[in-house]
Amino acid sequence: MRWQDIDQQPCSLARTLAIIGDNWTLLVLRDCFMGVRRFDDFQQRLGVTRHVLSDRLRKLTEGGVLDKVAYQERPLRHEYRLTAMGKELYPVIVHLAQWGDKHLAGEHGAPLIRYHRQCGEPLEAQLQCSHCGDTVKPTDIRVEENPHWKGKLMPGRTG
Amino acid sequence: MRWQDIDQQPCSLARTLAIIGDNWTLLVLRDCFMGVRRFDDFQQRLGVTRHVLSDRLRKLTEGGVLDKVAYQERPLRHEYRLTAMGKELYPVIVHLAQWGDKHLAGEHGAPLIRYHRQCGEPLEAQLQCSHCGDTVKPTDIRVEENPHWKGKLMPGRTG
DNA sequence: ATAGTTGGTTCCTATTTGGAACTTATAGTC
DNA sequence: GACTATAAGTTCCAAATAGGAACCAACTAT
Repeated sequence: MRWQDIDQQPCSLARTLAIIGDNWTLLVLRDCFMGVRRFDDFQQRLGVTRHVLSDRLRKLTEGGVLDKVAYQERPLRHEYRLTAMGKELYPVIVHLAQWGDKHLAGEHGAPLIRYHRQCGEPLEAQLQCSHCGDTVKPTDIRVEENPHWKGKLMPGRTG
Repeated sequence: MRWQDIDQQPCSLARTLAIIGDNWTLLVLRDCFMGVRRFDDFQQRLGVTRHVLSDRLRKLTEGGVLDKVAYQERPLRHEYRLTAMGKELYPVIVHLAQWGDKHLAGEHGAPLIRYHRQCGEPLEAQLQCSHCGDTVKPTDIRVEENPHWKGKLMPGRTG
């Protein structure tokens, strides 16, 4: 199977990765969440080649994560802004960065520190169930198949 | 800059993606969290070519996400298990899948449904601050640079 | 003796990436 | 009027990576 066909799979993770799972794409999103909006700014900050950047921005736009809007005419110029759907990816970015902070930081510590405004402490994010408000650990989650794909998604043993 | 050199950047997200940000790697992790441990099982479930799978499992192992352990001798056979460090990536998987469930599900709905055992409801995960226990929204987070990289990490405008 | 299992490696072709130069449309400066 | 700069790409080519299939090693089972 080709990587570009993974959006055909009955898997929400695979479909998500079809939009944001390519090399460089999550770094593009990182910069989006830091306020970067313009092509050349992305290119200089990331060091990615221009035509790869062009491709990734196009995929993100087609996937509904970014919105390409004109910020001037004569000459026509566009910038890329996170959509509401795109902003919902923030928890993914936070958890990825937090994992790196914890396990991969060098001698100088984490490059960026995120603080929770309300309590003032450095943020240590964890999962919370929006129904009951409890903290969720991996073992607290029970996975069930949608009957439509019965038996095709999960191996015999789960864990 | 080459993709394989992004772990050189002073960015926790970039360093994390150097380990798990390649095409296919997050799908390998998805299967790890579903209990898959063996080479041929990964290969059949993912449809990825064997030498790409071999490469990704090696990178995950070198990165400390998976542990390659012998489960029999004569003939010697290995399997891949999540390390404690690897298990901490679960929130990333949950949020990615949840985003796909919400925005990319087809007519039959989400393929897998995750339930929170404690309350019995389908899980809707959100960010929680482990210090104060409050729910965290993107705008609740204030980002500061580590002084060591002052001025090199963030653009003038943040948001 | 033959076939099957498991965890890969090798080979070749096709696609994607990295790097640099080029393009289009316009504004500003000499 | 001729240059230079800016922004957002596109084009070109060489190098690296992916896809697909076959092959291999070290056993076990029939």
